[in-house]
Order: sequence, then C-alpha cells, then structure tokens
Amino acid sequence: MDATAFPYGLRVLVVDDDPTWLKILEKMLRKCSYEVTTCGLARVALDILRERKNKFDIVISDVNMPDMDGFKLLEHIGLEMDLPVIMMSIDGETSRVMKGVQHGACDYLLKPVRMKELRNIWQHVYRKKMHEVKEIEGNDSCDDLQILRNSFEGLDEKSLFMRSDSDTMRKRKDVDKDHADQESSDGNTVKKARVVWSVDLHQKFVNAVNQIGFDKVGPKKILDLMNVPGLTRENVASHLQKYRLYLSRLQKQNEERILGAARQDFSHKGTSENLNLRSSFQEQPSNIANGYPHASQNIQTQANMLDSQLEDTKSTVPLPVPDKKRTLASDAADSQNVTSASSLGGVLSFKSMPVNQDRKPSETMILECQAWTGGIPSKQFMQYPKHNHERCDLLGDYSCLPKPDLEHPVGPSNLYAPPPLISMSCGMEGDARDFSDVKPAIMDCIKSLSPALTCTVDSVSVQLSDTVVTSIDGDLKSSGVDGLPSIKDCCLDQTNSQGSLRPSQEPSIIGSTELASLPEDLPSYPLHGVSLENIGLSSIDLLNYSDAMILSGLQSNWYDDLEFSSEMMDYPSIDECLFASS
DNA sequence: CAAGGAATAT
DNA sequence: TATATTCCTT
Repeated sequence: MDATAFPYGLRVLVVDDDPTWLKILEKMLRKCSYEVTTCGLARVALDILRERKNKFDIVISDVNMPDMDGFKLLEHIGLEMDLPVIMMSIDGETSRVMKGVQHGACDYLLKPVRMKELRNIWQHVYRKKMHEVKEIEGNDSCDDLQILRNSFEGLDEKSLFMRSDSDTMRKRKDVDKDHADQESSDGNTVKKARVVWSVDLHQKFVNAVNQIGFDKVGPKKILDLMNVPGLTRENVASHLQKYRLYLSRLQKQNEERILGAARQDFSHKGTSENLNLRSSFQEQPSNIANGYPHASQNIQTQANMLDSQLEDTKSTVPLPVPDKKRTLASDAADSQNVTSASSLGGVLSFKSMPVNQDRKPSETMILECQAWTGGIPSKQFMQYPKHNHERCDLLGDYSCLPKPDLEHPVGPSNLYAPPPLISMSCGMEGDARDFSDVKPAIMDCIKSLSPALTCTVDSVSVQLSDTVVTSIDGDLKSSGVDGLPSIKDCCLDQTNSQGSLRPSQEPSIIGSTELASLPEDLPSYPLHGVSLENIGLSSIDLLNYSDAMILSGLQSNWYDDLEFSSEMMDYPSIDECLFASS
C-alpha cells in the first residue's frame, strides 16, 4: 500500500452535546482534511445517519449525551449501519472505556482529544474496509487494495490530500501524554495537509480552466468552479502557476519546431546523435490561442487533416475497443521486450552526429498528438503524481477519471476544443529540418482521450492502433540510411493528407502490428534525432491502466536499448512527462 | 483589503 | 520535484 490520499476526505460525524467541544473537534478534524458533520444530540445523529446512509465513514461520539446514552447510540449505529464508532469522554474511567469497547466502539478517546489521535482515526475505517474486502474477495493484497479503493466509492474523488505522516497502517502509537503537544485543543501546531494534485483533482482543475477560459482564469474562479472542500486559493494558484509554466514550455517547443521548419535546410550529414523519444500529455486549450497565437494556428491548420485521416484510419483498421484493451493488457509484456523495443530500437538506432546543443530542437523530431473525441479535448496534460508504479496504484489513480463524454460535454459554447493533432517534425543533424508537420492519424484513440501512455502504446509498440504519422522531410529520405532497420511496428505509408507536401515527401508512419504489412515501396526511413513529443492523448477510458505500468517499463527498455545519451536521459519518462519537465 | 502572480522556501 | 509560502503589485 502506498501513501495515496486515502484518509483525506474521510466523512466524519461528530456527536457531542457540548457545542464548544463540537466546534473544537470540527476544527481539528477539518485540519485533518476530513469532511465533518456535527450534531449535538444522539437521536439527531441517528436520524442523520439513517437519512444519509453511506454518507459517513466514521462516527465520533461523546459518551455522555443528554438525550440518549452514548452506548445506546453506539449499539444502534453498530446494528443499523455498521460504521466504526469512536467514543470519547472527559474521564478515563476504565469501566466506561471497557463498556464502550464492549458495545462496539473501535476506539475510546479522552478529552481533550489530540490532533494526533484524530489524524489516525481513518485507520478504523481502513481496517474495516480491509476486512470487508477480504471476506468477499480475499486475495492478494494488490487486488484488495484496488477493491478497497473502489469500495470507498465517492471517497476517492474527494480525497486529495496526502498527509505528511501517511505511513499507512502503522500502528497507532500509544498516546504519549508526555509529549507536550499543544496542538491538542486548537490544532495550531498541525501542519496543513499537502494537496496532492491527483488525476482527479487535476481533471477538475482543467475542467474549470476550460470553462472559464484560459485567458480569464484566476485562482479564485478556478477554486470556485472546482468546488473542492479544503482546497484553497493558494493551492490553486500554485497549481496554476505550474500549469502555466507547463503550457509556456509547450508553446516554446512549438515555436522552436516551427522555426526549425521554417528554415529549410536540407543538408544533413551525419546521423543524428540523439534520439529523443519523448512523450507527454498535452492539452491545448483553445484559448491558448490568445496567449500563443502560433501554437493555435498551427493546431488549427492541422486539425482538418487529422480529422480526415482519422476517418481513414478508422475504416482501414477497425479495432473493437474491447479487444483493444484486452490486447494491450495481454501483449504488454511481450511488447515490452520484443515488439516495441525492437521496433523502436531499429528506428532509433540511427544516430546522427552530435551537433550543437543549441540546435537540438531543430534536430529533433517532434511528434505531437492531440486527440480528442468528438470535439472533446484531451484533458490530460499535466503530470500526475508518480506514486509508485504499482499496478494497483495506477488503477486507483486513473480508474476514477471521468469519461470525457460524460464529464466534458462539448458544446458550441465550449471554445476549447482543439482538434486532434499529431505532428512530427524532423530535422537532421545539423540543420535542416523541416519537414513537415505532419499529420498523423490517431487511431482509435479518438474516442477518448487517453493519456499519453495509451497513445504511446498504440502508436509505437502496440497493436492497437495504428497510427501516427508524420511527414518526413524529403531530405530525410534522401539522406536516409538505407540500412535503417525497418520498423516493425510502423509502416510507412504515404499520405497526402497534407496538400502542401508532395506525397513522396510525406510518408506517414502507421503503426501496425505486422511488420510484414509494410508496403514494399516504402523504404525505411532513417529517422535522425527523433523525438516524440507531446503526445497528447486521450481517452482515459481507452487507456488500459494496467498497461500504463507496463509502458513505463517498456519505455525504460527503449532507453536501455537505445543507449540514450545523457542528454536524452533528461527527458522525462512517459509517466513523468505528463506534466512537464525539463 | 483581496486577489493575482512571481519568487522563493520547504 | 511538487507544492507551499512569501512578497510585491494591482
């Protein structure tokens, strides 16, 4: 298990007849980033619990209640909703504590309650869920965790914080009363939980930004739109800062690429030394146009082509979604070692001479892909929390992503729907480079936006899709190294998608499963300094989460095989580049 | 004073 | 690194 955000957002019902204590407890609990509901009467508490069944995770109640014996309440709760209940009282009389425990209290706290204790109450919920899970499915821990997460239903979405001391299930230390923690009553000493920008949270953030309009966003507005309890304006501001940084970097890259393309220099001599393979999630808010005219233009231009290509691709290689998933999952392991690695390795094996670092941008081939579905822009572009790469985590993190269609209805009013696009630019070593931008096709991804991971898989290593393409500079071809190993997964195909480009100069690479499928007339093109950048992807539902993990592994294989230069290593791995990097 | 945002701290 | 906090400007 990891230190994901589980405890945060824990829904707590506090029952105490003393308003003062109620207030204090509420404050403390909120500091723990729990959702708190207070109640002064036991009977009322029961009513609330009955009415809002499943809306609470745990109850904390004082033993002494005027209207009903605390133990009675405890019994009712245990009987009716089986929620973990923590009892508390001023005195620590053993018999009372014992009684509380006998009646089913999972814990007994003495007032004044300390922050430390409250911060740990989630363990009771966790433990209980664990038991439930085991009873039902009892299996390996990984699955359990996943199930556990699911069992929390809405909790996942609400839990955004990661506590500083989240070493999971650690046993609660005995209350050392010795420690002078003044934090007891006011919790002042307690550090605020750190916000973890999970996929969900980021998604909300992005949605808010989209709704507001990129040029009009402000932390406050976003915060309001996100409507996430506990989140502060500062949190949002900080994230927005990072987000903007990310976008500007993206913009910069685009400009560089364009510049490079502009100066058409067809000379190429050696081979490119660095092969950069890099992908990242990208989303281009339509509004980005305001800030970055260049980029938007570029995007607009390419949009049309993409569409048509997409259509083609679709018809050509229809892939049932379900199969896709299955395929990914099952093949992932293989592809990792064989398919992708080898194919890429081949492509990448061409190395060009080292050139000026400065020119690097021009030397690289950039693959940009933006997929959206039916007008739905891809939403993932920032890097998600890395967590660990365990499968269960991935599942947990991504499984809750909303489906684009549902969550992001697209309407005319929604400016923000960038066209899907993939462009690849390629430059040769020294200078020239141009190429074209290309327009590749994104295959099936269309339906949804999937994280870069997915995209990568599809286009590069896997079979699901076919894809991508790009235009390659004619020079490239000529310069081409004939010996270039063919790309197993990619077949080159000529596309006229781009009118401006001569067909011959504009080969598109389509990922296909079969190497054999490569048209003979298509020579392998040597790719010098190739880098895949900004693969925006999409569809979350498409994404096979479990594969994400594999992907990362896969990618590392690529790196290994390719012997990337140190420079190369600077590029973030797929996981890492969701957001940015540098 | 509130808010935004860059800079800086953790 | 990612997020928080501070500081300055509006």
